[in-house]
Amino acid sequence: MQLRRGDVLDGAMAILDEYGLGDLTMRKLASSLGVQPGALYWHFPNKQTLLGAMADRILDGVDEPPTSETWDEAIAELAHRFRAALLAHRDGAELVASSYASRLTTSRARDAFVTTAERAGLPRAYAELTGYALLHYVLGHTVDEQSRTQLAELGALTRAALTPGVATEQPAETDDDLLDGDPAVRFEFGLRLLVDGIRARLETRATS
Amino acid sequence: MQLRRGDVLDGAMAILDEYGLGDLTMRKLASSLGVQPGALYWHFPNKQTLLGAMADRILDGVDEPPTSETWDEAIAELAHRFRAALLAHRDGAELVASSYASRLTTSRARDAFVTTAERAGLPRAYAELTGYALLHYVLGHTVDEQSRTQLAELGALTRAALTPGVATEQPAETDDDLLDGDPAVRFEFGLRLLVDGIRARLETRATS
DNA sequence: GCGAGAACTTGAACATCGTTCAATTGAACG
DNA sequence: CGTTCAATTGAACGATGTTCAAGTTCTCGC
Repeated sequence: MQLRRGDVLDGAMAILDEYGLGDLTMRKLASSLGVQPGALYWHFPNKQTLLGAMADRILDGVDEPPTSETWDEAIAELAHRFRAALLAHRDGAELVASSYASRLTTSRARDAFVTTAERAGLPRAYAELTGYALLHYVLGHTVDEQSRTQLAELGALTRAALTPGVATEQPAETDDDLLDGDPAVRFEFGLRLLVDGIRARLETRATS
Repeated sequence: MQLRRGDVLDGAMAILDEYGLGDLTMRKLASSLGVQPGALYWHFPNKQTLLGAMADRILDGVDEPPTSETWDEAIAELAHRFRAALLAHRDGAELVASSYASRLTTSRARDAFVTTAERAGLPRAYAELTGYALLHYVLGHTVDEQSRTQLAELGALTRAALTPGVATEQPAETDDDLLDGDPAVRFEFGLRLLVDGIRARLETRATS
């Protein structure tokens, strides 16, 4: 029973979800697949390539055309889809950000933004710039959001370990609120800022 | 002649600028300081802490109050200052982003944005959200920008190595323009998008 | 069904990394 | 001069990504 490239990818995603990016090791991956580490290098030339394939899988489908009617809702839909894809896997945002530069999938995701912005009425050049801005914001926000929630979970765990016997109660908005408020609210606000900025761009263009 | 904490930091910054984050190794740092690797651990408990101190140094001064008169110029000033600080050192953006979550300096930088947004007329809660959005955009953009330029330099170098004898000429906007256009223009566009979004927020608030 | 070639795996090693720690040096001070 | 404490040494430990000749296992045409 031999391994296929897809099996390696599946195993890698499983380790990512369960133990996180820091514990995703070629050796751990190999042993979880019941195989020697060297075997992995037949399917992937190196770890970086494997991480890139994982990033592509995480982002699979985010660039499909939005279903919303209006352009602003369409942009919001794309942005939410992108964020949701990153949050769907542990360390997903960090993983995508790390192998972002040379990736094809992210540029397809940006293209989805660009065509939507063009459909809104922006000239091609502006639409491209808008695509970059949206992608940069979503990625920047989500990397931060995910690292914060994981840091908070870690803190909650160690705090629970230090004071055992106390049920995990909801602090009801007290404690160290490093993250002030719902991350989803933060995300939404910044997104609307950008959308409103695009709207302003459209209007100045229309009146000039 | 013994080492001081500051000397270690200086040496680390020198290696960062000359060889990049990937080659910043405790061993290389030690040997560049004429010292054994273990000696570094008297000054810094671990590498992560050292990287954090480096990030703080890179961001030193970015949170000083802006000198611009109007609020929109003040925000742009802060954003440009932030980006310039990240670009001033090789892999500066990546380094700051990696040790971003638990850092104090970045939150002070965000505060600078927040107070400026408040001064523009936004209520405190909105100003905070605006601060996050601006920071996320600037960081997301600059990490991308820096990794692209370095990827391009690498490509140019290997291309020059493959076709020697040809002087390093300016391709005058041809070749593989993965980065379409000036990164500074891209940055400026997204920034104005956000500023216009803030302005829209101010107006709806004023008319309601 | 069988033999050959391709696809895949093993097992062991290499170089490098961050980190630890008892032993040792260096300098400052009474 | 001797003591005290800051600083460094030297050597090791465990872990990582990666390589590669030698094996094994599959596939497919004859």
